[in-house]
Amino acid sequence: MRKQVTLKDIAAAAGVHVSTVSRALDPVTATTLSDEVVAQIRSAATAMGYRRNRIASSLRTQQSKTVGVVLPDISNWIFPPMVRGIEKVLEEAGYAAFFVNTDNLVAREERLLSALLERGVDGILHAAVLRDSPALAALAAEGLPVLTLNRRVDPSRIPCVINDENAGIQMMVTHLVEAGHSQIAAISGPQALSTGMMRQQALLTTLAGMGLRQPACSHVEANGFSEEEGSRCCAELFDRGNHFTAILCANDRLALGALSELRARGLSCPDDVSLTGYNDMPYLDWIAPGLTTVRIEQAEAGRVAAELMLQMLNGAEVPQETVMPVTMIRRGSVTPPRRLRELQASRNPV
Amino acid sequence: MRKQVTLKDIAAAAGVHVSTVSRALDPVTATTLSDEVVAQIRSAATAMGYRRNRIASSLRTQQSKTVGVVLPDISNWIFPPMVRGIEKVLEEAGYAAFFVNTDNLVAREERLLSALLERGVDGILHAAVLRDSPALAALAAEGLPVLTLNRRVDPSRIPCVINDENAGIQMMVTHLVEAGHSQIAAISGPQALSTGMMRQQALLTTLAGMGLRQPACSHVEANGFSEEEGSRCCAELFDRGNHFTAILCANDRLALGALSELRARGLSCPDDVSLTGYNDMPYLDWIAPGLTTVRIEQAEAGRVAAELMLQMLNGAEVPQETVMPVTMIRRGSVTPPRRLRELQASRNPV
DNA sequence: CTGAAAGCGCTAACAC
DNA sequence: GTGTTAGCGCTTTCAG
Repeated sequence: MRKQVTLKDIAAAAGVHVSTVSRALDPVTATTLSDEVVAQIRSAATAMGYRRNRIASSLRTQQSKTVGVVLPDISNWIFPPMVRGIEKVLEEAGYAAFFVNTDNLVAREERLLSALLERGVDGILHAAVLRDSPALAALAAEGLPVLTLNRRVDPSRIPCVINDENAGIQMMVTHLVEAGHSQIAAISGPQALSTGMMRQQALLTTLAGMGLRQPACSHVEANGFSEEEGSRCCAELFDRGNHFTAILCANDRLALGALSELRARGLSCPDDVSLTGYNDMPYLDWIAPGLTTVRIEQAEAGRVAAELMLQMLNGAEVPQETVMPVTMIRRGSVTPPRRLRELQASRNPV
Repeated sequence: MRKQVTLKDIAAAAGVHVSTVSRALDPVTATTLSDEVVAQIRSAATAMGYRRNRIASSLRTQQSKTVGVVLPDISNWIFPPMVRGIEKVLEEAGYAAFFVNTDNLVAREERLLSALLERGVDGILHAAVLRDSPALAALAAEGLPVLTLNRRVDPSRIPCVINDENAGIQMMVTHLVEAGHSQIAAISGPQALSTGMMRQQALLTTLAGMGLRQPACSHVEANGFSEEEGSRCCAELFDRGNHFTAILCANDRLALGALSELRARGLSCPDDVSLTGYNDMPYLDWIAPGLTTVRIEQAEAGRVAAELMLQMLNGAEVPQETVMPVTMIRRGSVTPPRRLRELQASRNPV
């Protein structure tokens, strides 16, 4: 910070009291002043290059017009569009945002939350929350506006904006089953995250509803939503020696990891194994064979979450849970299983 | 903000004066106090759940321990790793960062800069700067620590961390020429950005140095670094009817756009046209045929820039220009031109 | 070694 | 309609 023009300077220049200047500069209190004075003060202010000191005003009003946005990792591609959605809405409402990345590390998250609170954020938009987050729940209970995005604290009364995990998984499973797969392996996400948990539950429910069941040995739980974990889990599925014709992956990055493991084993997707993802990261359509996946509305979810946050900041009640719709994106990574294709081919010779 | 424990509360509890508490909580001033008092105050503070109010301290000390980071668009993939690099370094030094996206819009940038300054940022790390940025130059001249990243203001005395554009382009051109290309078209970036400008100049210099020259009609300037512009420019190159066997693109997104235009025209990369990119966005190796490109050290550049910013915040001088090294990434998008391949094939029949 | 007092720039009761 | 006054929570001189 450098020396700035203050209200006092303007007051001196305009020959009025600081409080008058303060009033003149705020559109709502300006109405109580005479129009000439307001006009004169405002022109003096712009002429002198006045810039309001929000730190001082924050101290006085006890609100910073700032929100903290907590992410797991901005370099994970579903977040940049979400961040843009959030930023756009907040900025238009006069709020600025601190963005921090937790890397899903509890200790790091605590430090970052603390840094945000010291800086007096008016609310926290949390997209990196673990299902079990007592610290965040405590803040919310104290009355700080808190809203989770993409994930949720479970159970709690913290409002959340999440995606329709049930519908998404159901689409993928149905698509696989309709293609003729009955032996479907799964790489599920970390169960400490609501997304990992909900998708896994949705898988079991959907399979059961279709009269299928997934043998325990055809299911591996990843320790994180990364390509490396996708590869590792895929390898483990093979090493267990169980037979399957498709792998349902809890997100796109796990699917990409699985894809590279398939290649490493000289297998082809979709010829040997079909694969599905989740999230529809950008550029996925460029990758051969094109990953069949579930599209979530990242930017829109960000906008909705930010709007709900604004309502909370204005003291309004917001719905406990907002579920964003998802859509299915069919690409090349799912075909009928090999035996079925051979059967079809023998019936309809080219 | 909600009611918080203040220094006054701790002072009352510990039976000392607020100023003593303030001193006890700051590691450096604590040395002037007796050890017992410090210990007692500190334990009282943690017991009461004290959290320092940085807004109040900012007002008093005139520094917010906050920096503003200005990006063109976080959803452009070279930025997330850079942001992580920046955040990591700043956070370790006790700084928090406001991140904003300008979309390369001057009006938007002005609003955002203003929002940052009102919030009393101690410095600005700018990765979205136009070559001509008088407003930013003015801030720097006033003494605000300003540093540009990836791009630079031209000419100015604002320190910058940029990539070695000359070396990068030279690598790409040399690679194409060595593969046998002599008719090289180019899609250059916006000349209002230092990256666009420097890469274009490097192209001309390199070609001239190799005794080649680029006909004016084989060069199209994109209005932005996007896939759409890449497609449009590629189409324009064809529509002009000039012959070429390779296109050098000023960044990866332009190259991807060109690639899809090639496909739309029933042409193949690299069989019909070789393509090069710049930046090495993540996941580029997943895309067939694999884009040959220049890797820039995104995260490292972010770290370096943040460290320089910290030095500036401490009042130290920093180098006017820091150039990060680049490396060449060879993938499948460059092969010898068709005629040369056919010639080679006829000499060495399989 | 610790206390007293002033003030960062702003806003909001309360006067007149 | 406008001025007066107090104070947000903290740091930092200056006393003692």
